[in-house]
Amino acid sequence: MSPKTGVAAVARRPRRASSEDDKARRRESLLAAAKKVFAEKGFHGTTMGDVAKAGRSSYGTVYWYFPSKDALFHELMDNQKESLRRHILSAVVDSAGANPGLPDLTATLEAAIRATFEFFEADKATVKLLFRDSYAMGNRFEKHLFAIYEGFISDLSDLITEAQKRGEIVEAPAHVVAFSIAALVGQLAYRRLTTDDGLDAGVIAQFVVNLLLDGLRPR
Amino acid sequence: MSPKTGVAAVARRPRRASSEDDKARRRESLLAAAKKVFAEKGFHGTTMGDVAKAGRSSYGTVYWYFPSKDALFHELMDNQKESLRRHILSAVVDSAGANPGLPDLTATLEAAIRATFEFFEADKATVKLLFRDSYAMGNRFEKHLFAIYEGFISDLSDLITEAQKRGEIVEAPAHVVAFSIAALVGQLAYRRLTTDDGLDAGVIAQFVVNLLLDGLRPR
Amino acid sequence: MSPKTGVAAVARRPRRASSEDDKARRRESLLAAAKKVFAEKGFHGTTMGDVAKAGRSSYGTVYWYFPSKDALFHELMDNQKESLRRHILSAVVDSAGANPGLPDLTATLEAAIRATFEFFEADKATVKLLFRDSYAMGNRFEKHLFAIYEGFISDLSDLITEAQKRGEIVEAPAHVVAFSIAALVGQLAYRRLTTDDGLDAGVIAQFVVNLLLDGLRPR
Amino acid sequence: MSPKTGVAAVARRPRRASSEDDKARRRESLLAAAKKVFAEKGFHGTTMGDVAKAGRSSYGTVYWYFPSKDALFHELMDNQKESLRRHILSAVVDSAGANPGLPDLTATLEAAIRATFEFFEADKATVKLLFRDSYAMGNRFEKHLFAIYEGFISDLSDLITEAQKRGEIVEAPAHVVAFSIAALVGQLAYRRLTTDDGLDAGVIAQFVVNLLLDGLRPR
DNA sequence: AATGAATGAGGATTCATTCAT
DNA sequence: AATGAATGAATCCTCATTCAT
Repeated sequence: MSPKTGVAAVARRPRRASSEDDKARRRESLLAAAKKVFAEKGFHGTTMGDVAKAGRSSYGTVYWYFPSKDALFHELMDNQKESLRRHILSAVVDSAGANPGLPDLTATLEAAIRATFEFFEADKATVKLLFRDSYAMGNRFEKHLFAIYEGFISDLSDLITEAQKRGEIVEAPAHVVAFSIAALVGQLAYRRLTTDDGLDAGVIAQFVVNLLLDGLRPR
Repeated sequence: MSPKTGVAAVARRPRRASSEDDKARRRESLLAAAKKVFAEKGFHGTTMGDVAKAGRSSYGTVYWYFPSKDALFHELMDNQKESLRRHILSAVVDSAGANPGLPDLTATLEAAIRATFEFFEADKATVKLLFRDSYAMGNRFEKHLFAIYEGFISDLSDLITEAQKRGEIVEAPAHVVAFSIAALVGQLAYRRLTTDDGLDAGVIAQFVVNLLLDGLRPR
Repeated sequence: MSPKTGVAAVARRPRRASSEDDKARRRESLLAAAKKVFAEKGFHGTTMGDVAKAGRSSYGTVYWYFPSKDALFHELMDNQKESLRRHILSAVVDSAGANPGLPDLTATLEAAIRATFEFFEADKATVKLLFRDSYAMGNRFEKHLFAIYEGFISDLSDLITEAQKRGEIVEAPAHVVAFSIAALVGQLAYRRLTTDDGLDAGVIAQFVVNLLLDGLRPR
Repeated sequence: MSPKTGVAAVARRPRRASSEDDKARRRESLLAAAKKVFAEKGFHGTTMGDVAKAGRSSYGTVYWYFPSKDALFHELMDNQKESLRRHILSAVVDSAGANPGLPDLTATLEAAIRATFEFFEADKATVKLLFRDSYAMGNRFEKHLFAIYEGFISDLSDLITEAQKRGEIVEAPAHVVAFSIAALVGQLAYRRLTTDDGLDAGVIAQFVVNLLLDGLRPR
């Protein structure tokens, strides 16, 4: 199947490039397949055979691209986290672009929350992976998982600190504030995947923003 | 089977009772052992052999008391949930007893949150089990897990509705409010188990209460 | 529970007798229970726990009366074989009594076959045990099973030899003839347990007698 | 997957074929090994480890080719039945070829019976499997076993009906006749495996034919 | 690069039997 | 006599991983 004879060899260089593309494509496709089956059946419920089949390849091929099941999962988690982060950041930037001048805390928060909801809604598989299976990994992943979360919290922490400097947010350890926000939004968004309470994402987002900014006490 | 009345019964009852006690004790001890190893190595990382060893029994004995690994875990989860629930309720009741008159929302919330933190702190194994391994169980447990959570939320929901009637809490779907509170507190408390940020539980509890009641915006 | 004190002891002797009856009764009841469950679920599909439960006793009690599962099954088989043998013999004797004078081969055969059918029909459990589970026992029972069968064949063989002396049956090794008859009748009767072909037992019995005596060729 | 035509195909076909042959060969060899150990120790007395060892493979490999112990046994049974059927059919056809003109009932029967005896003699393992272990499987296999038997009986039934039309066999429900023949021959042939009565297969076959055609009554 | 056959350690569960009470 | 808790060897099956082709 691979071209080896005669004339074809001459054309190899350009081919090479495309073959590397092929390789990358194959890798992506395996990754996507893995994401799908992991999300469906959970990490422990998924066999490498499932991954191979979903990726229309064979055992060996999966191992050609990924050294182990753990590593495959690792990479998947990293991807998903990065993806979510980018999605949120871009939403925040857009919101800032729409409102020139000083960044508006309310608007920023709302944009971020909305983006999170969107992301969860758009790719339930992703989210289940990130939220459910990360825990499912057992101690062996704890450190890695922790790092991922901290990355998120750290992003957010910086924003919080900024806002605190501008006096828009109460004084409190920034990372606790950050974690609180992330936890609240994350859990609410996750909940929406398993429970349909008939509420519009926008309404919930609004509620969260209000809760975070002004609390539950009526004014 | 029913102890005959009269003198003989006097001698027999304690015998029976102690033997049944023995059985119950053994069961408890296995349960405790299981909790320990599950918490240590996670559900999937634990073998029934581990459980047996930790409970100083043999394979077969574990199966004499519990029909399967799943069932054992199930029961553990239910126990832990009940335990936490009781702990929180009793704290809330105590707080109400200390402040006669109308129940004070702030005090109640703070008491509940503090109780949660305490409970988590006092029995880290419990919490890891409840928070980490429940997810780890895969789809097979989803329904059961969901029921447990809903039980909690439902408790809380009633309180919320009451408070809303008294005008102490903003109008919003009670179960969303309830879930938000539970999620926030739960995640914060869980985080304390893996991350030591050097903050006192009381300080955090205070922060959460403030956040929940008045939000993050300074006033 | 066992009488031990004072007056009761005096009355022991007579009690003993009835207690031995009790014992025998209990044994019988366990045997009957075992027969039932073995027949239902097969030897390998039945646990000693099943036997105990069916006999309304406990593990230990079954072992008090029978040394092992194998032994229990052994005894059951012997019983059933004896039972069938007696049933057939008595039917043959009855038939002979009804027709005084020389024993009539046709009548005898028909009586025996009819008796076999009856027996099978009346106690399907028995038969399944004898026919199905005997095989199921594996090599370990081969010798015993063989002995049981031979007992049967040997009975029949004697009859055959007699009949041959009287010139009522062709010359052929008596035990082959005997085995042929036993096999044919046994298989046909067994088949009736699993397949309802809507045929009356009498009709089949008649058919078998005809086949055995005059063959399938029309005359 | 389909081999391209042309020169390349010439080189490729054998490669493929031999690899597929290898696979088939391995499968066959495992099947043969399984047949051997099952026949030796019975279904329940055989572990998958035994099968693996006999097939010079490892646990896992057995499961690569067969999904379960049950399935393996199933297949074995089917094979053996097919094999016996073919053997008998070919014998019958040969016999018909040797005697041109109308098929002779006597000759056909004798050929079939002889073939059965031969087959049993030639592959005792096969037969033990088919006759002993089929029963040993318990209820779970009843339906399948029944189907196998019915297949046989049905074949035979057609022949019987034909013979009846030609007036060569008495009027009686064909499937009862068929079953009777099959049972008689089967049991006799099986008996020869466990009991050596010093009789020649030919003699027995002759006896059975006579019995079936003309009965036991001397003429 | 890709395939898929092979491996074998590991795991949950069962069950005949024993034994202290 | 009876109970039923305890034992642990045995068994089927799974699955991550390796490796010859």
